[in-house]
Amino acid sequence: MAVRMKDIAEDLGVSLVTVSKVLRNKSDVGETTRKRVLQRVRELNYQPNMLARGLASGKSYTIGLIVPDLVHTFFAELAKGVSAGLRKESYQLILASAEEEPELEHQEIEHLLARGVDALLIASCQSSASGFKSLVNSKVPYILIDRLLPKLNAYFVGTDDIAAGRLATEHLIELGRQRIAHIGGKLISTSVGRLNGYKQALAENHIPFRQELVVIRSRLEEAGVQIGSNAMQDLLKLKQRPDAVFCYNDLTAVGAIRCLLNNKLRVPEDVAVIGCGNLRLSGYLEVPLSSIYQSPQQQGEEAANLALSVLAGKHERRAKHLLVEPKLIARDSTIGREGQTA
Amino acid sequence: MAVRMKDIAEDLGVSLVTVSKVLRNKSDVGETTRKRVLQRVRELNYQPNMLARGLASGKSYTIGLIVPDLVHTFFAELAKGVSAGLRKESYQLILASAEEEPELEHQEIEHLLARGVDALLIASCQSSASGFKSLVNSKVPYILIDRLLPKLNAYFVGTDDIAAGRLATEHLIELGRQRIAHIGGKLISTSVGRLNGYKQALAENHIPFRQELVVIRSRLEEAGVQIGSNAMQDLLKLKQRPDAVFCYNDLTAVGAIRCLLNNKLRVPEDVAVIGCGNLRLSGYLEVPLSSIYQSPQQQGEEAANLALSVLAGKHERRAKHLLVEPKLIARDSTIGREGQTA
DNA sequence: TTGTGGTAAATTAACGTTTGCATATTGCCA
DNA sequence: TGGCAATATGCAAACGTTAATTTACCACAA
Repeated sequence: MAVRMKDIAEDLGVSLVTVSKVLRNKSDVGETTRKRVLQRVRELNYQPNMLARGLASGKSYTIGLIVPDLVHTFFAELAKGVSAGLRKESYQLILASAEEEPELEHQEIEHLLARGVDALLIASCQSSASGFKSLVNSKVPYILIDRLLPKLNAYFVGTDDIAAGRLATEHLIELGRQRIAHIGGKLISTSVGRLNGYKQALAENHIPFRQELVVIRSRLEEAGVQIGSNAMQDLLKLKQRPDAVFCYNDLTAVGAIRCLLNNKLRVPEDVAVIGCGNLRLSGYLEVPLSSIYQSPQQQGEEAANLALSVLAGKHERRAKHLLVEPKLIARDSTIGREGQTA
Repeated sequence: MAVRMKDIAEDLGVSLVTVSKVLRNKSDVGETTRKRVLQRVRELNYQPNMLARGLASGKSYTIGLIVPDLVHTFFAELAKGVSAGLRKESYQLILASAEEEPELEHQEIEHLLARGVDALLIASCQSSASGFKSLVNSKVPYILIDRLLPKLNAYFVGTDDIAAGRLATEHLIELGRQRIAHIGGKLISTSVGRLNGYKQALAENHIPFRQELVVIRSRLEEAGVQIGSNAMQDLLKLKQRPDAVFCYNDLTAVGAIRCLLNNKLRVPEDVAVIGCGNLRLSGYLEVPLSSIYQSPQQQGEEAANLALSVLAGKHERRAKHLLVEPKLIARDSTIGREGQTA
């Protein structure tokens, strides 16, 4: 049906191999033949059959990406960045969503390997490295994204979560807050990092760390608003309530703010709130939300570039971990209406 | 490197073809051989090489999806739905983003065809059907999503945009509004549909259509907030200002509300505002936003199912157009604080 | 005995590329 | 004139599957 190298070869009276060589820019083809071939290729709008090419060459010009859930804009933007990064080198993206289920993630890894991806990018929802066994054996290079698995000596691209935690907490400290709470997540590296950043910032500013000001919850990605609200409610039960909260993500922060307002507390006058992730609408909320921006799209592009350079055999030159610096976005929920711009 | 059918065949002393037949559930294999093969397949965790399978069979068990931009949560959720729909039949998803550029979309179509996708789902950013030439010639089945191209007699899955426009407008009418404005988009079918729904609702309720109350802008997807705000500003210059606005999408509505509040107008008392798309945070905005929910994830699944059933040769049984019914989500921005429920 | 039919398996040829090696064809120098 | 690079081209085998055809075997009826 589609036009093949063979057709072009026959049209031109040359061998199929010659056509193949022209298309792959091999040097041992005469200038005139090369031009004739390219001419005909253009005329027929020939596109090489990637399945055949992949089978013969062992390279599929395909990269797999597994994300926990596309509904989180972070991962959607990440995927966009990856796609953009790959396009420059005419690689293509096979996308799989693990729906936050480790078992599904494991299956998708197998499927993508069977599909012959040249490299695999994974924002893993696993907490252990057990699901990675066949991946490690396969010798297919892989890069972890956003979430680090400590047991795995893998390439990694992600936010500097410790910096994110520090940035948020220092911001609150600079505003004069002293009883700073944290609503955080469980297990995964991003939660741990942000919590550690929070602790570091407190320590450096000689503010005692108080266990009771830290509330750890799970499922903050899916049901953040509801859980954030509940967690805030718990914090308000303390004898002495916090005067600021650093929330694991923006959804959690939205829930926290809603809870505070329901309790007739003012944000930020009574309690300042900062989130993380900087959702697209965070600036237009009931109380415009301060947040930490993680440049997800840039992360995606960096991951794609890293993968491509590993494939090109340049991996020694690149560091195994690539941390993207988070940025503070201050809005009403911490600095109040005066400081606002747009 | 990876284990092949040949290895299994040699291990067991049977022919490679027998193994192949077992794996594809062909009937002409003895019960005992079948069991031995399956046993060994499990032991070695064999995964068929999909490139080879695709080359030999002409089917790649792969579906392409092209979206205009993953940053719009609509398309991200759509992609999630497609992915879920395909997983059930162990098809995989090759995702491409056209970045709202028709030329890029055209290239991606070519690439995906070269990749041997069995079917193609496209939420097109083209306004004409010219970029579809090679797709149509290729005989690869394709399904348009969300945006219909009138010239193309194609399968289509999308929102019933006329219904969406009616739903929004009727809601405003029921609330007693009489001067209902519309901030709409250009060219693409969704804009046209929503505008027509708006007109229909007005007509059926004997409210005269006034050209000056309709403002058409482009780029509402990318820069919706800014443009929505400007458009609203224009509407406020009318001698008699509108008492309600139906906006093309939620971003536009956010911009419109911001503009109204800046002008010391109350929402919804002075002007009621409704959007379309129901973003995840729309309920937590400055003024919780009424919107039309389009079930993007369901649309994705429907599209995947349609594609699979076309591939299975059941296309005669299915209608070519599958419209998903939009749902009204009423919040403060139209019904005010009284009607609110979290 | 022969033929007929059915089941279970193997043989062979594709699919459209790439890859390593072999073969022509040139130009140049001795 | 022969020989030897260097350049240009072609041949044949691979890659791991599927698909079409063939063979082998056995049971059973005529």
